[in-house]
Amino acid sequence: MDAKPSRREATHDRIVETAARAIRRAGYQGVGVADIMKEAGLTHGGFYAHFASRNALLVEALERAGQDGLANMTRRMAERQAKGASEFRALVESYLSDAHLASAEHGCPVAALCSEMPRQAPEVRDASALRVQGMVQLVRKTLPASTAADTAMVIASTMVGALQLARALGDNAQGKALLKANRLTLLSQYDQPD
Amino acid sequence: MDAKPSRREATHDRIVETAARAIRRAGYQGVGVADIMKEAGLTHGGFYAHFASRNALLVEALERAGQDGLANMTRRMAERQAKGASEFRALVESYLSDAHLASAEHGCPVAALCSEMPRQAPEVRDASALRVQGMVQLVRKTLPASTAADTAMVIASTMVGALQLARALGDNAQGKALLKANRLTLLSQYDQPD
DNA sequence: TGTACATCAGTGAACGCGCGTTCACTGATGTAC
DNA sequence: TGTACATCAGTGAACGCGCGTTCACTGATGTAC
Repeated sequence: MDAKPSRREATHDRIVETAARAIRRAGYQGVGVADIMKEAGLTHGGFYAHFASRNALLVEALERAGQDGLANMTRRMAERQAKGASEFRALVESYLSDAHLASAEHGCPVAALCSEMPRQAPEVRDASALRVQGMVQLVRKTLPASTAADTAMVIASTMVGALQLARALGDNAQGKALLKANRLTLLSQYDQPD
Repeated sequence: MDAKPSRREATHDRIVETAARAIRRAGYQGVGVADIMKEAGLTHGGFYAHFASRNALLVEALERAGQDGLANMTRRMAERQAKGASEFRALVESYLSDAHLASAEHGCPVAALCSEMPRQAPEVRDASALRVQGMVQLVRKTLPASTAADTAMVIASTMVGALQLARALGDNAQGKALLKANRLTLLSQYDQPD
């Protein structure tokens, strides 16, 4: 978009990108201003020249995490669609993949942060609710236009729940088995072979 | 069980009960030693006469939260079964109820804590994984014995995901609509009218 | 039943530490002439 | 093209505060005689 980002804009961008990874790795509450600034190669004193508050950063970081997670998901889906998978199959296999289980830091922020969302300050809550809606819409886009609106909500719930439960069980045989069960069941229920 | 709990045992129990509510309300990370002790009517200095560490309390609190959540769920299910609902229908309608949406503090600890679980110390992670398994088994018990093992995992994923997404959307029309969509879909797919 | 004493649950001050936030300052960038 | 100066991004010390944990002490409980 913007041709030449100023030094200030480039720094701001780097902080947000760092925070977008950090919140998915450590949670909203696991991330501090000083941590983020240090990881971005800066001292913490300069933070408030870029953001009004820690919560303002969380809002920007969540939006960025949503963009990043969606971009990674789209890329993995494209690989599967190139091999002949339907868009829906590509989504389910990508979202419920062992790779996504292992790499929360680059994955879906809803799965990484869901149970913390209701406890945030209003501005962060609102941004979080938008991410949830985005997730439902992402699912909806992969379903036939005739599908009931409820179906996308149920599939989104299942995918987010499955990824979280699998991560809680661990990146091991148990977690992978739960993931696989969800993958196979969703595909057998909703993927029309055409 | 125990006829006469000592004063010490009664206090220990009160702290654990307080913490079991607090972790579901505020999350693992939203709860401090001093908070809990104060809420239990004590000063924080006495904490380490009861627990080796904050994490040791979290482990006990999670187990207690599991017992409490299950007891509340069982009570609500019994009311519905008394009106003729199947055990599975009673579970789905109770777990995905507007009441459960609004009262995380007395509800399922898995839904309240799921995305924080992978980030805890090993002892807390292990206790958390046990709660997830308990959730799957709770679902499994309500299904016909012939049902595939995978099915309980998928239904558990859907229920936990749905409750969390609904809470992230808010205790409002949006959250309730998502909850209802999941309730109706799960019942139409898995509740055999017998 | 009543006193003397040991036990022990709970108190409250203190520890080192890291948090979010503020601010006077530095030193590099970029414009004016 | 070269110097003088204004702008401004980033530094680092400091603020008040709350965290998890420790510990010397208090005062109530309960046992011994």
